[in-house]
Amino acid sequence: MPAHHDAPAATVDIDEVLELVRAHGGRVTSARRAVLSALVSADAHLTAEEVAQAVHSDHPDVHLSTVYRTLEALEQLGVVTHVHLGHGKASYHLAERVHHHAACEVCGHVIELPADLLSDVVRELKERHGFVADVHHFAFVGHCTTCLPEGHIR
Amino acid sequence: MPAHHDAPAATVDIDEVLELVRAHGGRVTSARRAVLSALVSADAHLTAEEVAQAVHSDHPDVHLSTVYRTLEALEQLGVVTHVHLGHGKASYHLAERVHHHAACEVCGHVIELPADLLSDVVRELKERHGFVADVHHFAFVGHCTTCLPEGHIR
DNA sequence: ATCTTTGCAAACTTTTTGCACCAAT
DNA sequence: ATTGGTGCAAAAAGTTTGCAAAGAT
Repeated sequence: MPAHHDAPAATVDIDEVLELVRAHGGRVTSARRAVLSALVSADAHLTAEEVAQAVHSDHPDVHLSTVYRTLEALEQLGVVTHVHLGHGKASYHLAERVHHHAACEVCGHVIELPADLLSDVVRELKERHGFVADVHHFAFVGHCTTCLPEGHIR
Repeated sequence: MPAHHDAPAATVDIDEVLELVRAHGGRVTSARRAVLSALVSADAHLTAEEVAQAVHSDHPDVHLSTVYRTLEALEQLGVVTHVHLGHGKASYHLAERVHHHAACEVCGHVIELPADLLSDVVRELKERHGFVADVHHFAFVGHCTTCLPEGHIR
């Protein structure tokens, strides 16, 4: 497992994924291509709305609901995942870039953490309780260094 | 049902809390008393709606929005906390009973886990990133023994 | 020709809010 | 008499859905 931050520069080949879509009886549309390419070229996480915005620069007519549907389709194919960084909107990213997230409740800043951060806990949950946890689905929430909770001693 | 269950039998004195409410300039109403007693006598976690239902047996006119406002007030006083067991509604419980939760995405079953389960990770987040995490705010989601994800080998 | 996707509008779910009235101090 | 709480209805916020038209195969 990689240490901290070697973002495995997009090994996702868009056409390959679209072929996968086709293989599953889906159709390759410009909306899908655009959503996919928005995710591939994004360095960070994008909300559905942000994906829509990115898509709009080239394809102004792609509706937000189409983005949602496309993201869901790609998620079913295992290409995309979403995380909840807090209470609001979900964030989407390529599934190959799994990692943990720590999101500051105040400023919204997101720290990315190694994917295996909870492997001990995951093992314990499985062994002791038979529970198979998807530990990447929710971020750690809290306060980053600059937004320390009140009353907290630096 | 749960495995290790050292539920520290309700040490919360309702009148004491109500006194605290008053001390903070709040008023003691029957709605507040009822919400509080619903939480104290609940062995499990309750959604706002479930709290409302419990309250309704004695006070049918307490509105759901009042329940929300009361829960928020009690949360501010540090008496109550809420957790997100998954995508839907939040669950509320007494703050003195902090613990972790593992919630099955399929059947909804919730396992309670020791509060210190992530203390190592919390320490690491703080030391390495200055991030103060509130690790109890989101549950672990996944699949319990009887609802194993498809394709999973037992 | 067929079957999937899309745009749009409308529904949905959970929680919050504005406001006039009511109640606790 | 104050101030804060409550019921109600309506708004928010994020996501989903029904449907007829458009598009991919």
